[in-house]
Amino acid sequence: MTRRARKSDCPIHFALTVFGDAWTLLIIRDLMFKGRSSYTEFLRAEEGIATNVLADRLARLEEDEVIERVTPGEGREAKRYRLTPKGVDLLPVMLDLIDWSAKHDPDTAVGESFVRRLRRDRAGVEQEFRARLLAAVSPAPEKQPPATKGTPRELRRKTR
Amino acid sequence: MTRRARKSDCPIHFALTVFGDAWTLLIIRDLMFKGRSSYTEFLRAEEGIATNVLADRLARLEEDEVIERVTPGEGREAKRYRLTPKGVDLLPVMLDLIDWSAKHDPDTAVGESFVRRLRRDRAGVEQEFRARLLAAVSPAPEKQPPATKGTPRELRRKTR
DNA sequence: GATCTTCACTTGCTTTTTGCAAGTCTAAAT
DNA sequence: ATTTAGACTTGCAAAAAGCAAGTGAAGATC
Repeated sequence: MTRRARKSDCPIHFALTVFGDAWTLLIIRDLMFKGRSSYTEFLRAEEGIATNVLADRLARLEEDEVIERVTPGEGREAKRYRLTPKGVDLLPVMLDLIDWSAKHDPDTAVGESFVRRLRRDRAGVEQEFRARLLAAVSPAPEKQPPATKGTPRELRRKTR
Repeated sequence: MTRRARKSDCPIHFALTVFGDAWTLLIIRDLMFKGRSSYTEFLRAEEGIATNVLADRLARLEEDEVIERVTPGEGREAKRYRLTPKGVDLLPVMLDLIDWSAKHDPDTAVGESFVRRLRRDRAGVEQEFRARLLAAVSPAPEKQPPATKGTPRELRRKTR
């Protein structure tokens, strides 16, 4: 359907115009759980996305404001992407997908203990990830955001 | 990536091999929320899936045991599909997608009140849908107009 | 009982999107 | 000055999607 065309006002359909393909959610996964955040790191993922497709998906995700480019410090390092709050809001979806696959795919590699914790204390797991992810989002460089409470300092790391 | 190829043991990737495309989740949506369950009903959905793609997705979903064909009663009616328990287990994902789109897409048509209830009493909403969907999983279908049954009108109403 | 519909697909062909290899461009390291 | 690394782009073949038309079987209609 020229995949990105909006054809109805259905929320499911809207979501699919943003990430209804085989690759987009893998990039989000990498950003969310795998600590990958640069072009070459995404390329290194096991599934082997093609370079042109990766460039295309990154551009779309940025356009859709699910991810954003981190303006690199003056020291020469790789360009990095990060999730926006809109991107972080996909966390529940991702956790549900993990839960679903853990239940229905015998070959899925998710630790027993993680799945158990996810099912027992979903809100807690979600909150933990969310805190970590949001800590990395747009730390407005001039002002100090007051939300420091309960956030371990290790969250400061923006690279790897 | 020849979309269905399994390239890693990642749960997100597994989920994408099942429904990582622009159409599959729309079929699941139709079954889950719209009361559509036959080939022509799926075709009538606003997004306008192509006939060959629909046939292909139905076959895959059946193969993946997300949906199943309802053996038709002796009376001549249209063939119907229904969600398997594995398919019903996608309900949390779907609700999260609705929530996400309601939050981030101004044009998404989900009723205010439904979204509010979804956020306030997620477990209740989920349980309600799950019960309805699972009730439809086993029993032989009576002759019944399927489109009328059990779609909360909130899902149809537009917000804004 | 021959024709008309409806339903659920298939087939064939065009267009779009992927997949893959190679190349470009920039900046820093050697 | 030459390599190297990162982030892409380009070109082309292959796969998938889109579209129109056709098929076959069952039931309804004339």
